[in-house]
Amino acid sequence: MSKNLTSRSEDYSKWYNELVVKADLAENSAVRGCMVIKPYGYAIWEKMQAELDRMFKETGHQNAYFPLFVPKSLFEAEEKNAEGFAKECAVVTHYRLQNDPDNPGKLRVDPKAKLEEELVVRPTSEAIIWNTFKGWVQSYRDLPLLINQWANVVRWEMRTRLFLRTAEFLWQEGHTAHSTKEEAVAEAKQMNEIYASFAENFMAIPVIQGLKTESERFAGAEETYCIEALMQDGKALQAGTSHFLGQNFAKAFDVKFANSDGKQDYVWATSWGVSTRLMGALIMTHSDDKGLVLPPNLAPYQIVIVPIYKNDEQFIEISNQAETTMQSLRSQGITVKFDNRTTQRPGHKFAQHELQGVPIRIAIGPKDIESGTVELARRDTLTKEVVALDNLTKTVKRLLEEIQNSLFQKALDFRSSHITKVETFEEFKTVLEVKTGFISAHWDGSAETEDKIKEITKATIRCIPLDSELENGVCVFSGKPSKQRVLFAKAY
RNA sequence: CGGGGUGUAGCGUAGCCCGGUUAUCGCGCCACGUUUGGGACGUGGAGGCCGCAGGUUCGAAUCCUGCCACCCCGACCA
Repeated sequence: MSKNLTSRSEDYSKWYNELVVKADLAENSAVRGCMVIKPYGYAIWEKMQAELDRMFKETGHQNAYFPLFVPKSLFEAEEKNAEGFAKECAVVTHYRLQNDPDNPGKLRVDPKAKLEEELVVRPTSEAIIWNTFKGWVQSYRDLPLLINQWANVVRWEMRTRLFLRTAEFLWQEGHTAHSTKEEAVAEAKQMNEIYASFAENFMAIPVIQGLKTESERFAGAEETYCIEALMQDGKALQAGTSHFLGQNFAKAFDVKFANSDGKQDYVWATSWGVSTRLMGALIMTHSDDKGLVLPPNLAPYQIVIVPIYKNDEQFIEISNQAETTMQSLRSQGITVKFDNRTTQRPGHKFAQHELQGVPIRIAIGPKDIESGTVELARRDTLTKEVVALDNLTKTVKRLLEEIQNSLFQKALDFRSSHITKVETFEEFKTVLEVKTGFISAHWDGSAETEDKIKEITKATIRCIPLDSELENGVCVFSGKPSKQRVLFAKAY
């Protein structure tokens, strides 16, 4: 039996399988559609967490934590939200096991331990958080309330896929309450911009900021902002979302405040989140056939030093050199690992670090000790050069920046060449099949047209780009008038 | 839930149609030796309720029945 991390597209499955399994990031666990994040993969997630957390706090947000379980009565309070998630909820119905009289040594659910009210395992936390917010808000002086939580959520999807759609995933979810609509909308936009900046500057993944159409919108939201990225196989990936929730949740959970005129009003809300799906985006944006390629900002260690030696004496000498080099690099804020395992040969280490995407490898051997040099190898370009020890730190620092920029530029070039303007539906279908990527086309604004295009081509409207210019045209499908182009693509 | 497929060592597999010694091979693992500037080589070794239960048979990985799990295609989807 194969435990492959397969997909609908064979080409992709091969590529993904290689990367994820061999890259030592994760493997399928015995639990349906869940993933084990191995230490190396988790270290990447921690880097992402740290940077996002910093950005959230700089914009006035605070972390808190809310329960995993949501009583069904709370869950169903906001109808649209409940309806949107109802089909993918794990539900706790009992609280005790007992010895199974028919099956010695086995346990069964104690039928007497049925819960009065079922508990929904959170697929998202709006319900429990808004129920709590009710007690936190009385006056406009209590606003805005800017809360973020780092948590796991469960969505019982029919089909799961490692990183992109696991049954349980880690994420952060921000939930905010504001006294005015304008402020809430501004918050939703701001968080989307933070996501875009994080994706581009930190992860080196170019993204398009846009608005979702009504049918792609979050259940319970008035407006959904998103960042959309393009993967190397030409499919789009929603990498993050930020929702303006209007007063829907405030009304559902009765969260009112007294404004400065002493009048009661419902608060305005936002919610926003990014998840371990971003790690999927990272893999699918930068990796190559040799494994992961990590941008220096995200690498658990930016440099690995590999010693090359023939005997103990050489090993000691090279280790001393490596320690010195490591200290001087570390003093400049560069993260370094000295791979001094004596159980693996150099070639094996080279291959393994390439698989793990370490941005720069430094090899030190007897020849280098003699000439006062080291060998520098870049993961992204797979090029090598011999560098003098004297200005190593400076060279490495510059190189790390260069790698970070060059990864972004490469991904940006790929995306730019994969946004195609089309005017006819024939063109639309051809581009989708032959070239793939985003298609920029006019759309009449109706859900009906959107549905039909999806049915025929499997492409969906990824977003209405925020920066798109108004331009008169006719819908690529219906021929009805349209005022601006939207982006279509096949998506994960 | 509908359609198709697969379960043999940590992983990947041969054997199954046509039942018959001690279940095949590769990777990985362990020991020793030689090696070490791109995933080393040699020799030796460990590791299996052949998915589970029942049946047919002198004899079942192989045939039959039931069950379970997983994978792929569809509805769903951050």
